[in-house]
Amino acid sequence: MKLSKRSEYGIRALINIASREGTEMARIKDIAAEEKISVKFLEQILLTLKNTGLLQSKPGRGGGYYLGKSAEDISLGQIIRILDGPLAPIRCVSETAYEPCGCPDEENCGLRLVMLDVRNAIAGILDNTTLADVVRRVN
Amino acid sequence: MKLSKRSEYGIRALINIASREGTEMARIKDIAAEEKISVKFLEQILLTLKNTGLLQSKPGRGGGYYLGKSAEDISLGQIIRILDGPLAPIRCVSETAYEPCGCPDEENCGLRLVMLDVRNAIAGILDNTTLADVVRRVN
DNA sequence: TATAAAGCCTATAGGATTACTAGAGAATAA
DNA sequence: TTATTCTCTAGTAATCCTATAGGCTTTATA
Repeated sequence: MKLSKRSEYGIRALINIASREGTEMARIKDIAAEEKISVKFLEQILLTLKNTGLLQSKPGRGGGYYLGKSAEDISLGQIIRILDGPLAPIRCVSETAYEPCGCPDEENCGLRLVMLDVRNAIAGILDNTTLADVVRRVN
Repeated sequence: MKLSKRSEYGIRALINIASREGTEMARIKDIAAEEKISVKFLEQILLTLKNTGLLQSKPGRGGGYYLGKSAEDISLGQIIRILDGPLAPIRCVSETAYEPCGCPDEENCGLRLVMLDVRNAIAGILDNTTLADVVRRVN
């Protein structure tokens, strides 16, 4: 049930960027230094986030990253799905990436029923917590 | 946030064994066939479960596996912790395997606060769902 | 007591994934 | 034109996952 470093770093970086909104652009190397993340690794993560619309960027002097949409509209669920894949512990209970697990009767599979509850609990939190919520909660 | 095959198979096998309680012992090869799991892989999993007390066994003709304690007293949380490690998405919110994550102020780390909620939601379900619950729910 | 049936235990191997590293390229501002 | 910043692709070492292999021990029974 682990969160990968990719996702952890991605979320930390986005929180970092969100908390500067309105003031300055965030440079990779500054974020990396503040959050203690390898510059090159963070580069990839931010690029992925940019290519999926969560971030926008401007190259060159004075450039950097900024949010691609309002912090109110970016949920942790979105971020993790982009960086790590589905939230569901097993595919047969995934909303966004369902796949049959092969049990004879999926409707009455005990494991599936429990994992469906788990998925819903996880998604209930992560899809309803935005970057804005997190930034507010900390300050 | 994925459940490994080890844990998935382990839980399926335990449900299988629990639902025979009182009648017969469960043989590895029968469980493997019914649940479509590699015999050798299942062997390892059941052995681990036996060495941690969740299962007991009897070798030789007429032997097999049976529960080491009541199905009421085996939670899915226990099983997953044995086979996969901690339920928490990140170590700094684990009850059973805490480790500092290195942020300057853990109490006010946004990521940590959210992941603590997630961990509690997952553990709340998995630690309070027993094998007996699962077997009941399906029948 | 020999034999077959079951579990016990350790080693290992291939593939996938994770977490990075490297380096060249393109856009932008001063 | 130069320094700065992001862009993009490839590679790599280590670890983890999912098995597979094979010999050993225990037990029941013919």
